[in-house]
Amino acid sequence: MEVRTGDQFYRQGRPTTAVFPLRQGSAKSVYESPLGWRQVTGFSLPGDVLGLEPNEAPAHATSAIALQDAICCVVTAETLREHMAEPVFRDSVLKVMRRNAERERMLLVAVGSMKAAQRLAMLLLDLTGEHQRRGSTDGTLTLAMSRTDIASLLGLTLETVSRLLSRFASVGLIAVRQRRVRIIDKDGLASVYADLEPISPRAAPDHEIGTAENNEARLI
Amino acid sequence: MEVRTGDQFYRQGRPTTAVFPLRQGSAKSVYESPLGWRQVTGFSLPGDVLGLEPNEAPAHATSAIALQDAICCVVTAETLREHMAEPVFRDSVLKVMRRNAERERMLLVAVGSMKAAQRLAMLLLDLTGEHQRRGSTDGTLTLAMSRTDIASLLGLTLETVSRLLSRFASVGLIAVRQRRVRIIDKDGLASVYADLEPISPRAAPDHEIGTAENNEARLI
DNA sequence: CGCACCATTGACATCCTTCAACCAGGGTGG
DNA sequence: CCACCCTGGTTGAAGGATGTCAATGGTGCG
Repeated sequence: MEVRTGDQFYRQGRPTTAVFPLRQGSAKSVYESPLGWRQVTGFSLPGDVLGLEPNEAPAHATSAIALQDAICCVVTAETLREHMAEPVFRDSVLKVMRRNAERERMLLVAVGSMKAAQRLAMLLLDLTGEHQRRGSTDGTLTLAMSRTDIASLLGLTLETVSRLLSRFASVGLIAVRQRRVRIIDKDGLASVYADLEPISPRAAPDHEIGTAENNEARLI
Repeated sequence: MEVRTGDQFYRQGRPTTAVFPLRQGSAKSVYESPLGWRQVTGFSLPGDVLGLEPNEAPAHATSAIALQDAICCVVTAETLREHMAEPVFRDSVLKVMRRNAERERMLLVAVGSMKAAQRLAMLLLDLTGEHQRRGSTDGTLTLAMSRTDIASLLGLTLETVSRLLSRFASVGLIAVRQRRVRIIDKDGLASVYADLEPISPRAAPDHEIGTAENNEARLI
């Protein structure tokens, strides 16, 4: 099945008639609370399975929206149920679900008790991890999602995300240009994530900033 | 099975050998992230089932700790699995799991995009709801958890929680004394939750504060 | 009684949001 | 082809909400 940028794979609250293994493109999951608050709860890449609800939920807990033109399979609930009889298939499906649950739990902790820089570093590390797992070797990745989406996921504002990316860049951790990000210092990011070194704007002397600018011009 | 205050029903990461329907007392679920960040992810009351993991997880995703001396049943994974064959039982178990999942999702949105006052109002409303569901008619409830636990759940500090409770009290929404809370204006709390009326410290004239103090002395 | 522990309150620091202006790229129509 | 615009992104200044540090107070328990 083909889905255009911005279109929905499924809607929150609608009955789960099928799940959608993602082949190409990417998607975000959005949860809308009863009061109308909306929040991005995750991003999905090829290989993920959209709409896989735990607990055999009869309805989708979130909406899934394509961030790019995407291609996915469609596995009806019925055939899914049939295949769940096969142990191998069953195990891999459960594994995906658990992974998602784990991710959401980490997100909760991140949003609940980490600072903005840590959260963003975490996201970048997670994304590069997924990227590498999909076979890419270089440290360059293209964010499919907007700053607004990132901000929503992390419980921040888009301005904060933007500023933080700039700051990471100015300190030489990454290079940013639009939605292209190159990871320069993964360990550095990791220590920001672990809050080992607070990233202060004035941490980098002027000449350092110059270096970072060179990086940016050169690398992206 | 009896569990003393502070003792654990089960530990995060340990294999799920059983689930624990809670009969008496209360408990908190605590998640510890790989980096050592710890966060309360929920409170449980009699009637809840502790340790019920979705996705047939082989290990507990959180630790459960008794907030008071508690009594619970012990249902081994095996007997649970057997009973899951019965449709009625099965449905009610799945319902509990979905309810938990829904709660956690609302928490994520709350922590990610609502202000402190809203989050706390939400918690209070949730707790009174659960309280009433268990048959109590009056608006008085006793919090089994410390301010620190509440703060952790809501992604705040204990000081903020304390201040906010005082503020709610000074505005006449509730009466607080230690861990006893009396809900005075449920609708008011609801509108705080919905962010309809920002609770400013100076919103209440002096005589109002006097009234609130009377309430406190009288009601708790 | 005195010791922990939890809770409250104040003063201050800081992080983040808010408001606002500006900028860049990508598409569209003239 | 270029001017235009429109969305998304960046950046600055200011203020507010929350965190932090610290002192005080209350409660229950040994």
